Order: sequence, then structure tokens, then C-alpha cells
Amino acid sequence: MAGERFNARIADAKWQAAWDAARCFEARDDDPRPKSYILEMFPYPSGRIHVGHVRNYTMGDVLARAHRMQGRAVLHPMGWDAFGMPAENAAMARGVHPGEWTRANIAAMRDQLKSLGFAFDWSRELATCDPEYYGHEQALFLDLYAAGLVYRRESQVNWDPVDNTVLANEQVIDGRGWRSGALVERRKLAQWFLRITQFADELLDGLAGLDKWPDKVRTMQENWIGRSKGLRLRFALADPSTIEVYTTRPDTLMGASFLAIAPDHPLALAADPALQPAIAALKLGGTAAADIETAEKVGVDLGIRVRHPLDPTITLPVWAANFVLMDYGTGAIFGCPAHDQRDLDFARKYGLPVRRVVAAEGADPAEPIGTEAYTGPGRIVNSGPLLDGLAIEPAKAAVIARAEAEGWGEGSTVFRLRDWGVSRQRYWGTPIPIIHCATCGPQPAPRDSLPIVLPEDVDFATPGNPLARHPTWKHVACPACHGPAERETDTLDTFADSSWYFLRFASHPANAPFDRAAVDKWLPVDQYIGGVEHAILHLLYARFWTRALAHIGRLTVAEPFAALFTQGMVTHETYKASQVYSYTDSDGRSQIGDDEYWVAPDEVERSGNQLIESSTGNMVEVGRVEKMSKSKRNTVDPTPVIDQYGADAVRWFIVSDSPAERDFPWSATGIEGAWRFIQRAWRIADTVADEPDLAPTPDLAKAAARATHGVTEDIAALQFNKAIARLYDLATQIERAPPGTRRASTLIFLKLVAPIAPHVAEEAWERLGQHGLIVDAPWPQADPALLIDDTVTLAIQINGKLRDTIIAPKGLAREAAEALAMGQEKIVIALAGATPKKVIVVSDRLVNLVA
RNA sequence: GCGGACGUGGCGAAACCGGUAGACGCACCAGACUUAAAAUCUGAGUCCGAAAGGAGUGCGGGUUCGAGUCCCGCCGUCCGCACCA
Repeated sequence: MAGERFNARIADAKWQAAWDAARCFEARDDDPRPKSYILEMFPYPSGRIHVGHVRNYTMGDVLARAHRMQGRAVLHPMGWDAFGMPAENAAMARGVHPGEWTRANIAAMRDQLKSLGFAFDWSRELATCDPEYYGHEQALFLDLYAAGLVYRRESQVNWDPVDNTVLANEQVIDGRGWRSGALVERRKLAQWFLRITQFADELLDGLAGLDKWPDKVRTMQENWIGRSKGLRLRFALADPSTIEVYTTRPDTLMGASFLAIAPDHPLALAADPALQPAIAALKLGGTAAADIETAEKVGVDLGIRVRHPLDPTITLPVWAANFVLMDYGTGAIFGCPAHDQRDLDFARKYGLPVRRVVAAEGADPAEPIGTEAYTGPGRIVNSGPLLDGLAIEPAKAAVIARAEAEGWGEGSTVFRLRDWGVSRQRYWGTPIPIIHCATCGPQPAPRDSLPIVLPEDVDFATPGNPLARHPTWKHVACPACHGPAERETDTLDTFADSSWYFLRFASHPANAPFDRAAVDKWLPVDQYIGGVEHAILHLLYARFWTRALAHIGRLTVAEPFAALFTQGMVTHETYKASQVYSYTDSDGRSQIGDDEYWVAPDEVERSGNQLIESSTGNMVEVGRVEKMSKSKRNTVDPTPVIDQYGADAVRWFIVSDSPAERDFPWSATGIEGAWRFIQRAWRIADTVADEPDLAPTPDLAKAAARATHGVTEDIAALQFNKAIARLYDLATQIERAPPGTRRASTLIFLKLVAPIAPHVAEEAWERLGQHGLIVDAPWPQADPALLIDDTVTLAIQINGKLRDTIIAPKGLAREAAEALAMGQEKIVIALAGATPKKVIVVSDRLVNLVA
């Protein structure tokens, strides 16, 4: 195709077929070269690929392809996180079976991914909704069960009292069920838990070794696990019983003015029947932390009084309160309004006393607390001889020592981290392999009954879990007594599916979840890439499963992801149109109103210097650049863009400009710019192909070496935007070099481009008469001698302000640099005969004359 | 509410360890080529100012010969919060 434009449509298909035929991207377990496991977080098959996926997988692909050219054995797999709520929502809304919906989505999305030419090892593809996958997950669950890492207890869920169903947090909108609109309440249900807290110390301490993780993610996990030292103490009631409370601020104990317990605390349930309706009202609202924390703090005085452990003459009232949860700690707290904002708000609302017990250094201990709790440092005041005058930390120690000596409490380390509730009252998930028997209790399902497969004939006409109401599925014999029993109808949280998929990619035997030797070869993942929204839950759960499997002897590796990269979101301008209409108001007068609505990018067109909506001609205003979302209609489907510009332009654009960890604004003009560069890269090769092959000029050889060095570093650091800037530079240098001297540099250029834009690189490689595929070509090496410049530009400053620059030999001595600077005409004029008081010379950088 | 980040031209950004702010790209403008357009190439391009010069990295202070970078205090925006994935 000499002299013609690069035809992406033809080239994309041609080279994708060539890579397929050569099975380029299949990883071999017996490959002796150094391994590189590159993994992007696998997608939920929601229907279509969105540009966020394209960004994520392009980043991983560039790295995988570069590593491959650098001579490593690369494992770069892809699969589907295929269980989840949207499939059931589709089933309810459209009557399609979740499995059918999911598999159709997978087929469509796989085609889309293939059209982008990603170097995936498709032979290892998996979908978590396949019994071949989730059966092994059930086996692993039984292993954890046998190791004592699984247990069952009651826990709160969002309950919709109209639909009689459990709601996910996202299905609770402003405290109401999303379908019924009923006020949601918190209700208790027996549920399965994984004992992640047993690994709390390990998971926390293990973060220190993850030096290739972003600091922010490690900090978030640290705070999430939240190891703290505090005091578990008991307040005595009038009768011999006690209420147990946990606090991280035992130093403020003398500031306690009330106790608050969860509305479902045994004492609250045992309170005066007349109070029960008020107590029940405290359970309204969702279980999400943000809902609970931001809801108005309300409570009910239970009429119970407890004695203060440090001063038995003080009695404190016990309240039931909506912000205390039975699931956290002991389900009871002591309120110290002076030094905790939430307690202060509560105390002010109900007229409870506020007693300052901490004062800043030098501040008046009698200074009353206003509307803001004091949480800063200082000394203990108003707390009696035991504590007054102590700093906070010694005061904590003193209270703990006293509690332990007198037997009413003990110091303890607690974690913010709670055990992982994995039960979901839903159909489209991995069935929990447990059988409930009225006589024997819960029994693990027999190994030879795995996989326990989901029934296909289910109905979604009514809310609730279709597994529970299926006529036959749950009825089985008890494995112990063989009497009639019932299967667990809860399914596993989909986070369980994504907690070990990276092991199954490394090794996928039919008769076991994975093979240890193969996993040991490939793990840990050398580079994991995904959205920062997974910084806590998914990454913590995956770390936990890996550690738990190592703990029970199934694995050697303890940490699954050696390096983590969290990429930013793809954003787009939003567009709003307005529709003017007239109506008659309640007084019978005619009025003009206007409705604003969102317009999709492909419905916006330019008309003069005005934007209009194509279908209606309504005026369109450009709104903020925001995360792509269906509600704002600012999403872009990559497929038409690939059809128009080709895979390379899309890949090039999506990793250009914005640093990978930051948000990336997609724009129609941006993709055109990328497309122009792909054409330019082809044009360079096409032109150079017909030229003789003479030695490059020194300048071009240097430019190619600099680009090689820089691009290699930039790709390794996932700084694709910088690599791309260098490639633009090198393209310019090649274009400006004398014809006939640029063949070698062009070949280097193409190799450097290949990981990002592999199709045009192959086409150009072939045009230049090279044998074999460029994906198999070795990565270029930069000659270190070419990276060194013999001249530098020195900045000359007066009082730190730039006055001139000079080109000087590299490594110039400070006296010579100073003399050179002082001799410059601009400097002589600026100094006007004055002698600098001081001269600062930074070698090969600048001379600063301080006047 | 709690936790974590981010903030540099019209826009996306770059700036090694505190040392020439704005590389590279997008958009825009001017020019070349063309009968014309597209494509391509060349150039201008932070702001104020005619220029000399001055100001300038969210805002206010500080450290330093020198601050986008370090410190203190604000403001704004975004993300996560355990049943969304």
C-alpha cells in the first residue's frame, strides 16, 4: 500500500489474525524466561465495553507487549466477573434469564475487546458464573470452613417491609426501598461470615512490604483495618449485671455523661414495653455507614442508670441511640460530649450534661464547650487526683491500669475491620455449599456433590430470592443423618469470586481450583491495574483469600499483587438542552416553563458558533466535564470510534495526554489528533521504505537513543503520556532528517510505538521489508554514549530572577561559569557596575548573582 | 459524619533531589501548497503592556540566594465508607 493512507480497518483484522495464527500471546508454564504476570481487573459483563475498560486494558496491554519484546514470559489473561445484581435486575425488568443475559454480554464484550487487538491469552479465559469456576470456589469455601474460618451469626440487613426483601445499600435511596418506596428498616438475619479479622494483624503488617503499591491505597487499607488500643470496660447497673463498652479514649472517662446502646441491644429489647415503639423507630434507615453517620442523631432514654466505675457516686443514664450499631464493638458506647462531636450533638439535643475533661496547654480548664467538641491535644482537667494534669496518652494508661487492678475492665487491641459477611439473599451468585439439617445443624455439602449448580428454572416475578422459593432445588438429604434437609439458599458475595480468579488464570486444572506449582511459578501478579474504587474492599478481600489459602497450606505466596496501579476515570463534557413549553397554572393563567435535559455527545452538532441537538434543533449548553454515566448521558461507546479511526488511534488516544492515574477527558477532537499521528507514523515508514539505508546523522542517532531510553523508562513507570510526548518528538526529528539517513531510526521508532499502536507498527514493519512480526522483535537498546550531551544551557539569574541563558560546555568549573555569566552583555547592563555580594553556581544548571 | 486524594495557559499536561514554569498534544489564529477544499507543512500562542518591563502554578502566610516543588492555615473539587461492581 505504498503512497496510500494507512487503512486501519484492513490492517487491524489482518494483524489480529496473524497474531492469533502464531498464538503469540499464549503463556506457557514451561517458558524458562523471567516471568511477567500482567493483570487488569476483570470486567463485570454489563453489556458493552465502555471507554473506562478501554483505558484500563490498553495500559496493561502496553506493558504486556513491551515486556514481551523485552524477552519475558508474559501472562496476560482476561475473564469475566460474571455474577451480580444487574443480571437479576435485567431478569426482573425484561424477563430474560440472568445467565442468558450475562453470556450474551460476554460474547459482545469479548468481540469488542478483540477488535482492540489486546494481547490477551484467550486460552485462559474464564467466567465466574460457569460451574467449572464456582464449583472450585465452593471447594475452597469448604476448605476455609474446615479450617474454622467460616461461621454463622446474626447480622443486620436493609429490609424492605413492603416487598419483603433484603436490599443492597445501593437499592436504598434516601432511606427508602428503590422499588416500593417504603421506609427501609434494619433487620437481623442469620448469615455466613469469613473470619478476616483473624488476619487483621497480618493484613496490616503486610502492607509495609507492598512498596510498589500507591501510598494512598496502603494508607486507606491501614485506616480501614484500623488497629487501635483501647479499653473494654463494664458499667455496673443497680442489679449485679453490667453493660460492656469499648472506648479508644479511656482518658475522657470522667467526661462521660451517658451510655448509648444499639436499639437491638439485649437491654434495649428488655426495656419497658411502653418504650418499644420508640426504640423500633430508631432502626429505621439503611445500614450504610454514610447513612447512619449523617442521619440525625436520635435516642430514647431507657430509664436505666449505671454507676461510674471511677466514682460510684456518679450515675449515668442509659439511652438507646440510632447511631450505635450492635455489629460494631460491644454495641454500647459511653458518651463524652465535650470531646466527641457526635456525642455533643446528642447531648445538646437531649439536654445531657457536657463536662470538659481535656484542655489545651495553657487554656482555662473552666472554659465551657460551645457547639464544637474539643478533640485536640492537651492535659486532663476536672477528673480528680488520678488523672488531672496528665497528658492524654499517660491518662489512657492510668485508666487502663486502674480498670485492670479493680477488675472492671481491661486494655485491648481492637480493629475497625469487621468480619466479612458473605451471604447474599440472591440467585445470581455462587451457591453456598452448606446443608441445613433440623437435627444435625448446618453441614458442609459433600465434596463429591460439587459443583452445586444453580437451577435454571427460576422466576423473578416476585421480589426476594428465587432460590429460596424454588420448588425442589433446596431439598436434599442431610450428609450426616440422611434425613430430609435443606440447602443454604444464600449465595456468596461476588467479591468472593474476584478474590481468587488471578490464581485460576495462572493454573486451571479440571479437578482442582489450581495447581500449586503453576501458581507458584506465575504469582505474585507483577503488575495489577484497575480503578481506585477497588482500593479497599476488593484488594483487601483478595489479599485475605490468598493469605487464608497460604495459611491452610494450599499456596506459598502470601501477597497476590506485587505492584498495584490505580488508573483514573474517563470523563466527558456534559450537554444540556432546554425545551420551552407553555402550560396553564392552577389559577388558570398561561405560563412558560422550560425543561432541562441531558443530551448525548453524538446528538450534539455545531451550527454556526452555537451547539444544537441534532434531532430537535434545541440549543445545547456545555456543562461540566464529569465521570461518564448513563444518567448524564455523557458516555461514549468505543465500537463506532474503533470502526471509524481504528484500534490504534483509540489505544493511542486513551493513554495520551493525561497521566494514567488521573482522570482522562475523552473528546471527539482528541481522537482525531491520535488518528493523525497513526497516519503520520505510517507516512514516515512509507516514505523511508523507498530511501537508501545510509548512516544516521549524529543528531538523529542521539534523538533515537534518547527516545529509546525515555520511552523504556516511561512505559515501565506507566507514564504513557510522557512516552507519547517523546514519540512525537522522535517523529519530528525523523521527518526533519535528510532522506536516506533515517531507516535505522524509523525501525527503532516503530518498535517503540508497537506496544501502544501495534497494528500500524506491524504494517509499517512489513512495508520496511522486515521479516517476522514486530511483536516478536527485540526491544531496542540505547547506546549510553549517545545519551550524553557535551553542552548544557546555563541559566543566569540575578536575585533568583532569570536574566539570560548561555550555552556552555558540560562540566564547566564554577569560576569559569561565574566569569562567563558576568561577561554577558545583559548581565553587565543589569548589574550596572555593582559587584554581586554572593554568587551561587549550580553545576551545569545555573549561576545566581545575589546583589 | 469518617477516611483518602487532587488543584499549573482556552483545554489535557510537563518540570529529575528546591534551580530557565508551560516540553508534548488538543483547540484556536496566521502563513505556505492548491483553481478551491481536504490532507500536509511552517509559525505565533500564560496574562498585563506599544515597548522596556512587570505579574504569574487555587487563596493567605512562612523558610530559602532561589518555591509549582518544603512548612503552617484556608478554599474548592473528586473518590471510598463494608449488600454496586
